[in-house]
Parts: sequence; structure tokens; C-alpha cells
Amino acid sequence: MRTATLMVTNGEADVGVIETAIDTIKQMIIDGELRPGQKLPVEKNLAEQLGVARNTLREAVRALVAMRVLQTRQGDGTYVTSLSPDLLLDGMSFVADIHLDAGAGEFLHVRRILEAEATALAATRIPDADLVHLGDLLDEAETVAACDPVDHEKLVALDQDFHALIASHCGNAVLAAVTHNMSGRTVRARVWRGMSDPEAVHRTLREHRAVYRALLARDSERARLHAALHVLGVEESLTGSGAFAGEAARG
Amino acid sequence: MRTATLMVTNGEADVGVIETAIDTIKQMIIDGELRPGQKLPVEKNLAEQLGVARNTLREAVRALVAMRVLQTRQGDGTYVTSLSPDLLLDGMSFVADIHLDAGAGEFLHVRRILEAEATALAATRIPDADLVHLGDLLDEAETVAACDPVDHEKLVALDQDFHALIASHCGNAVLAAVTHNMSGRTVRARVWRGMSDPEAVHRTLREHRAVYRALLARDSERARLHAALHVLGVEESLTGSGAFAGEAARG
DNA sequence: AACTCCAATTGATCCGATGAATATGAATGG
DNA sequence: CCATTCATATTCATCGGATCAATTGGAGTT
Repeated sequence: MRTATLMVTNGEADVGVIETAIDTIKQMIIDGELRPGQKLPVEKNLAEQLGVARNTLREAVRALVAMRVLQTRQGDGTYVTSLSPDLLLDGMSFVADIHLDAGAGEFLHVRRILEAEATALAATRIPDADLVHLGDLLDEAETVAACDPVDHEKLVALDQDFHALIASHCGNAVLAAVTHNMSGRTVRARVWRGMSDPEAVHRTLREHRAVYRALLARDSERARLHAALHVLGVEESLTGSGAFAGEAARG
Repeated sequence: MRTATLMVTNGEADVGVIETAIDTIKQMIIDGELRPGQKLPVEKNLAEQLGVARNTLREAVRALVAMRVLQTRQGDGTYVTSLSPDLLLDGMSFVADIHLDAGAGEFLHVRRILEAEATALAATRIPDADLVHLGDLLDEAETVAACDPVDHEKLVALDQDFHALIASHCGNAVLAAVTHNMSGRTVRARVWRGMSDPEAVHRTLREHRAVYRALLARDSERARLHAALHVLGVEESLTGSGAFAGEAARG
């Protein structure tokens, strides 16, 4: 009956009833008692089963909802989500966002490694139809960049779509999710907003097109290099080494 | 006064009061209004400031506590954590754990890429003192492995320490944290528990020592290769290709 | 100055009540 | 017989208050 108490003795130190309830539900998922899509007992019953008050259970459930493990629908019930990696790992983008001052470079370094691998893998896996779609994204981005009042928001969205579409075809959902989330919305927005120089925007778009051509050629190594170089360019533009040294090296 | 309502109009769709409260607090952190280590207003005041009930605020705070953004101390108050990447990213290990059936290979693939990079970087950065410590870990692991009733729990802990110590000196906290969390406790435990064959244990320890020797030689490329090969061995032992093909290829 | 002890502060947990959204099944019209 | 409409029950969302427990900080003592 008092499952919660049993879990405490089994697990680590008792740091609180709610933490215990969270870990208990987590463990039920890991153990397979709760499967993706499955409906949980109603709050009243589940609270009684775990030996906690309904409000306490709600805080535990809310924590799991925040980390995309559970999903609640008012009037219906609480369900286990698909637990797919891209769903559970999308909280990482928030981590990247709050470190855009100090640690943005570290996130970008990781993204460079992963994006290079994901792009290389995608070179031999992305369907022709999605390559066409990729080309459309590039064309649209260049159109937007040509306008005088450049819509940076639109460019950010197209940039994100471009990389996400490639990564989604690397054959590894975890790699795609981690890569995608290694730079959050705020980071991407800052990068593009920092491109006051029109030349910087065009250079970035040229890098995108270089990756695109490598994918068209189904050349993994070319794709890997261009992807890495592209992210490296972003890194250097953030650390400031791109404004002088980077630009000089390119020129 | 009604900050929460203002945030809704500013942000995305209103999916609930609690979600709004969570996003508001998140944004306050991203914007720098709340800094690491800072104390939040008391529950009563903060709830009033956000225009929600105290119970509602608690659920929001609880969600942020679960993702290691906030920390509460009874009788004292609620504080913003250090927000360090290793703290905020340690929830990923849970994601890895619940996918140990289907997607363990995908996590290991990512870990292989990152661990190779982290080990290569550490080769030129890890202090001599920690290299000594690393050697001690290896010696201890071999001692444990030599005992008849092999303590697999101890081996798991030593394995985790070995890799964590290396990654911690790669000069990139994000890379270290992501690498570390790419295989959770449950995954590691399963891997080591699956080594019923004593030869498999010794092979793994030999791989560890090969990485160690490369670090001693301060040879980044050797370290990278041995690290990648080591994780690859784990991948193959999980997918089953190690039992036959892997063993044959090695012999 | 150092220690002890008490009261205020603050979060932790619980309880009950009301509102809002959904699902379910009966009733209705075709 | 089938589709639609609608009333009702179920369930989560939100709220306000009450009590317990842990920490803090100052008063008082040595």
C-alpha cells in the first residue's frame, strides 16, 4: 500500500515526499509499468496509491509534465507521452539560452561536433524530396536577405528549419534532437541579429548552400566539413575572432 | 501588477496559468532579472506578483526545481541554482535510461562522438595529478575484476568515475556534461551486468588502459581513437554484433 | 565573546471547494 | 439504422486556507 515509503528505502535519501513521488513515477516508467501513451490513474487514486495528498501528487506530476514525460488533458486524464528523445531533450535549449553570455561558445563547440556528424550521416540518407525542400528553404532565405528591411526573425526560422531538416535524416533521433537543441532560440536570434553586416548574412547563406551542394552530391565528407566550418564561423563571430581575424582570414 | 497576463500577450498561446508562471520565471532568468544564487521573493509575495495562487506558484516552482533551475530550502527560501551546465543537463541521463531497450544504441552513438572529442581534448589538458588518480581507478577496477564474486556495482561506479574524470578536463563543461549523461546509470549497469564473460570485463579494462596510456603520452589522436573504439565496443556488445562478429573480428 | 534558547520566517504538506474542459451516453431528428 | 445534439459525469485546473517542520536571527545567559 505504502509504495512511496518502500521506494525510499530502495532508492536514495528521502529529500521530500514530492521528490519521492517523482522518482517513483520515473521508476515505474523505466521498469515498464507505465508505457508510452498509457493513461495514469486519476489524481485522487494515484495520490492515495503513493500515500501523498492530491496537491502533492499534482506537484510531482507537474514536474514530470515540465520535462515532457507526462501530459495532462483537462477533463480527460494524465498520459505518458511518447517519450521520444526529441520531445524529452527539447528542454536543453533553455539551458543553452541562459548561458548565451558565458557559455555560448561551449554549446556551439558541441553543436559543431554533432552537426558535422549528423550532416555526414544525412548525406547518404536524406530523400531526394527533402533535398528539394532544402533547396526551397535556401532560395527563400536568399530572397528574404535581399530585401532592404531584412526580416531577421524569418531568417532565424529558416535557419532553424534548414538544420533541423538535415539532422532529422541522420538516422539517429537522439543525435538529431541533441544537435537541434544545442543552440536555443535565443542564441540563434542573437547570432542573426548580430549580423548587421549584410556580407555576414550572405556568407552564412553561402555556407548553407555549400552544405546543400555536398548533400546533393551525396558526399558525406564534404558535407561534414562544410557543416563544421559553418558552425565554426558562428563560433568565431560570437567570440569576436570572426570580426577581425576571421574576416581577414576569409578575405 | 498582473505580470503573468502581460507575459502571455508577449509570449505564445496561453496553455495554462502554471505554464505561464514557469515561462515567466524562466524569462526572468534569461533576462538576467534573476541571477544564480539569488533569493526569490517569499511564496506569498511572488504568487501575488505573478497573479496566481500560492499552490499554483508552488507547482511552477516545483517544475523548475525538478529541472535544477531553482532550489528550495525549508525555513530559508527559494534560490536560483548555479545554473551550471552539468547541473541542468543531468536530467538527460533519465532520458537515456528509459530508452535502454530501443534507443540505447542511438545514445551510445552520440556518446561515442562526444567522448572521442572530449578525450582528445583532455589529452593536452588533464593535470598530471589527475592522471595518477586515473591510474589508481584502473588499478582498483582490475583488482575488483580479479575477485571471484565480481562486484559489478563497484565496476560500474569506477567506470563512471573514469570517464567523468577524463571528460571533466576537456575544457568544455557542456561537452563534459552531455558526454557524461549520454549513458545513464541504468544503461551502464546493464552493460556491465551483461558481461557475464570474464574476458569481456578484461577487454573493457584493457580498452580503458589503452585510453589511459594515450593520455599519459599526451597524444590527442591516439586518445580519440581509443576512446571511440571503447564506446564502439560497448555499442557492439549491446546490439549483439559483439557476441559473434565482434569477438571474431577481435580474435 | 561564545553559547543556548525562543520566536519569527519560510517552505512542505495536506484538505476541501469551485471552475473548466472533455468524454460518454441518452435523446432526437433524419 | 445512422448521425447529430445535448445533458451529465468524470477529470484536471486553480484557488484559499490550515497545519507542520526546518531554518534563521536575535535575546538572554554564562
